[in-house]
Amino acid sequence: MNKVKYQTLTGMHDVLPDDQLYIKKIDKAVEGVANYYGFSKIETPIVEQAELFSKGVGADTDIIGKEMYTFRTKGADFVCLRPEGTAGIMRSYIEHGMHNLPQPVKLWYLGPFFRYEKPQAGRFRQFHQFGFEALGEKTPSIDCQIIQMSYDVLKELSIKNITIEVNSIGDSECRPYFKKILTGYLRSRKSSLCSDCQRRLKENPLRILDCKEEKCQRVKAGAPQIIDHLCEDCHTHFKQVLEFLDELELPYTLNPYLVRGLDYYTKTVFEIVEQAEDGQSNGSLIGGGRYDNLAKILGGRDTPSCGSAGGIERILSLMKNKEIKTKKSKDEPQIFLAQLGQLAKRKSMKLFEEFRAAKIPMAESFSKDSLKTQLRTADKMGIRWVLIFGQKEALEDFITLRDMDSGVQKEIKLDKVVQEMKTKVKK
RNA sequence: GAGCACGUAGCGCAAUUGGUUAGAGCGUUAGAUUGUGGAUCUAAUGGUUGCGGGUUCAAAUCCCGUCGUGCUCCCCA
Repeated sequence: MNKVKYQTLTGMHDVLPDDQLYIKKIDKAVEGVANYYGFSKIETPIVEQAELFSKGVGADTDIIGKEMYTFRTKGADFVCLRPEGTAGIMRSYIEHGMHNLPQPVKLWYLGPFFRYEKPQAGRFRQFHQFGFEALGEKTPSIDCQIIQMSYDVLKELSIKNITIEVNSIGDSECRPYFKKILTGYLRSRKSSLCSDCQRRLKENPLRILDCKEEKCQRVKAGAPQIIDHLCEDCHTHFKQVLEFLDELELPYTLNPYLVRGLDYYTKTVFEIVEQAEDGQSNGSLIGGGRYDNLAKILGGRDTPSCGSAGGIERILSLMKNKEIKTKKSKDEPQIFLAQLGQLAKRKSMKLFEEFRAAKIPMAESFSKDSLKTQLRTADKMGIRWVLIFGQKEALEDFITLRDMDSGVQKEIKLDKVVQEMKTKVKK
């Protein structure tokens, strides 16, 4: 055996057949919820202009310099592998003049995304997200619908102990004002902050609110909270969102420290987190919120929008940990076709195709010659009905059906076999 | 970008703490008289101990480097 020369790159991984059952289940849940709420699927390219993503981010984070997969093409375009879904969808909305459609335009997506990060729990360099986006609508009911849908997906997947954390981060009117108040407060207590937070004070003061350092926790307990400083518009918006959430009886908590780093985010932000048994949060599974400023940043007309995105790998690993069952699909064969001898093998391959035409799933092991092995294989697959097609059967145009549960066998005329098996499988 | 831990057959593990030829189990493949599964039994398959260097009479074991993995910090769209 040769040594394995090639392996997946850091942070990349193969999704092996066993995991596909989970993936499929998640995909189905997302698609089902999206369809019900009238969201249409959209696919945008994996490669986009780097600027599409960097423009709204602002300069003071690691995002642009370190965490995007950027490269120059042969034609000297500066491009990147998409790090998230929203910007591409907004680009598409603007590019295709979707403001001419009835608003909001409701879209959903699912696919791979790329961030050049050091892998750790629930963080990979290539990962998958799904998301819902409602573009061109500013009323709070849509915020709530997005939250409801996100919650529904997890519920559909039987994930327990989830709570929704919500907050409002204001808009371009009130947030700068709040930032000033907060920074003022924090600056007066600078010496009580950890060294990271002292740096954040300059670069991204809102982030101090979710610092885990104990000394910072104490400082932030007395800090001004944004919900007390929202402008009237943001305040009533948020109030209405909460009223909707109450009405829908969604399990939410207010988290005044929940923030978003980037400027285009406005008003509602939320994260759905799984509570571990010790009450600790296990990181967020789905996050989202309003991004009323993004369209303008990208050069489009004013398009208030709201959306959410969920991490498939995180949800998948949670489902595995909780041993959430995945159902065998209905296409799983219940019949196995075993063959013996050259003549029978040739005829079997033809018969197999007849079953396919009749849309009856069937398993086989044409590469094996021993009947014993084929029966063993059928058994391992948990298949009940085995059709045995040997020399004798091939010459006399019949087939032997074995019931693996009882061991009872009977002969069926070859031209009746598809019909007869159809009724067996139906039960 | 910083730190901690780990790396032995396909998989999950063992190797009396530096001592001979690195072991079972599961899996896979085949067989137990020629056309009948599950149980059992038998055999085969499978590793230059991630890679490279060093120390030593002797290295899976100690040291350095490197790659990879897990986790924490940074960052988090």
